[in-house]
Amino acid sequence: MRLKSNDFDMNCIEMAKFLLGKVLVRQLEDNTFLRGKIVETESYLGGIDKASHSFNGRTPRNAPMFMKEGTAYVYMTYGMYHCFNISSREPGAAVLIRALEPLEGLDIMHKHRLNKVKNKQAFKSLKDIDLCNGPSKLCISMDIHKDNCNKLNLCDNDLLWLESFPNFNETLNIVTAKRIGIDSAGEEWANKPLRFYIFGNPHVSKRNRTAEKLIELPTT
DNA sequence: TTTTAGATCGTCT
DNA sequence: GACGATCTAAAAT
Repeated sequence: MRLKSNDFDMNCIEMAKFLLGKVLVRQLEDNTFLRGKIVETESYLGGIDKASHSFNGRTPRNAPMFMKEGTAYVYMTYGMYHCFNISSREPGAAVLIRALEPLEGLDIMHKHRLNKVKNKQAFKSLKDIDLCNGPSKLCISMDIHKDNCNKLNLCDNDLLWLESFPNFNETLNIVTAKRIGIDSAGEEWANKPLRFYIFGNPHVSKRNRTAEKLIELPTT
């Protein structure tokens, strides 16, 4: 069941947890579908969050973080990768999608990943588990690029949207942790518990078993 | 197994 | 001009 506009009307932290267990769907030009279940997210708050791209106000790049909730914010990082976020209700806030559990179109995902890499021999042995277990890996697998997905509203286009499982109440054990790769933002904001993932799910990008602690259960 | 180095360019100062 | 919300390949342990 495809998520609608008012399903996204919530704040950034609520949304980061809400998105866990939802299915990201990408329809390609040849009408094939790629699907993956969201298993890891991070909140980037508006206004006060030093680690957020919106911390210094609105710019051309971060504009989608200020657009209607449910808008895709896709940006390039390190000159060669992309990250995919979904804006939430508050201006300047968005949820980074960090990992997916691949569900459909795995062969196409493999192809996308293989195309991007130099040493194709080594990648012949790429495992399914490594297709989408990172924010830029999932963008490569799903063909999410600044040029084709940035600023899309996930409720009114046929390239990228979200679905929930109908008649399926999965009990999710959610873990919180500090966000990844933002230490330069300073201790205070680098250490906030704004990363969320499904406890025990093997597709989470990077685990920290010793620090894993359940914070909420259950959720639908 | 863990650590380090390098790739590469749009964005903002 | 400096720097990444990262990933891979190579090197070190």
